Amino acid sequence: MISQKAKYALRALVALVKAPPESSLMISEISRQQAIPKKFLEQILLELKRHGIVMSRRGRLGGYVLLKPADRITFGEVLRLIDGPIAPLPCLSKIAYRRCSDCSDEGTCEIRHVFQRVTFATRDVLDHTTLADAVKHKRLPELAD
Amino acid sequence: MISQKAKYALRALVALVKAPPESSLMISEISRQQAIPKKFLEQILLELKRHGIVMSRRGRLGGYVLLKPADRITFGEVLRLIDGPIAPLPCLSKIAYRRCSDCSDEGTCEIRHVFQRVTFATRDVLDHTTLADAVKHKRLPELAD
DNA sequence: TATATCCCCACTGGAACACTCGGCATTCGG
DNA sequence: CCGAATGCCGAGTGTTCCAGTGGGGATATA
Repeated sequence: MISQKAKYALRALVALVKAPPESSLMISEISRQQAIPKKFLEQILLELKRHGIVMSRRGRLGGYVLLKPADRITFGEVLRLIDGPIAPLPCLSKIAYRRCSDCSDEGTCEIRHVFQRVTFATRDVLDHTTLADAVKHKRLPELAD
Repeated sequence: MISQKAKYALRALVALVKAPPESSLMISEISRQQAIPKKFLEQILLELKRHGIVMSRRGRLGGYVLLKPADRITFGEVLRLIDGPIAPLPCLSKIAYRRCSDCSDEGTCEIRHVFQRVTFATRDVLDHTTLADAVKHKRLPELAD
């Protein structure tokens, strides 16, 4: 399960993508529109700003805009900076690798091997799906169910 | 990230699969062999027993054995009963569906749509990989990286 | 009967989650 | 230049979850 915070972050970003081009949205606007607690959203957007995904203007008529184009922001990127590693095991994480303390040899660890396949499959979706893809309802050829 | 508990459960089960056929392993044996805290392992195995995955014998020379054949126990099954739903959003879970309180329409939710693809990809691996597969080091044709 | 094993319940310390509060800094309209 | 509206920032809080630990009871074997 992804965190509520990550869900809020993605919804806020989707709202920004859908906004008329070059116009900005205020925290309170996004908060109302998406039913996200205002103060919580505030710190989420701040975090996205620190990571260079959005920018803001203060004061009257302030608000937020995307800093990077929507087709350059992936779900994986957002998820990693809000929730941390995507990999289901620390020994499979790109951004926060840590060997399992109790695992003697990663090469022969049966569990790791299985979850490695999970990780690849997950990354394949999250690192190649952008906000632009999401709002375009672009359906990639689905894998067999 | 899967929980430590789930990791322990899978390691314990792998140990049982690898044990000489029809022979049982004691908690203390698995605990030592796999470096799992004994009392914690105790309640994990108990949980696996309640769900019909292993069975036990008490008293001197007691221990645990697999109840179902190794090729009928999937990673998904074990993970769900220890960690709960696999899906990254409650509105995508098979075993614990709950609609997102703030989402007006699931059909048009951009976030849900993306994570649905993640869910399918994940389930595809976890629900079709068994303990037998894991110990056999059976390499299925890998998806492109 | 003594001992080794599994069974069961309760508890706990720490971390993470999902917020909330209060106040400061900046910008714009008038 | 003032005041109101906005974003910025640090701290705090209640709840839940995680990862165990402890103490005893039931059961089977030597």
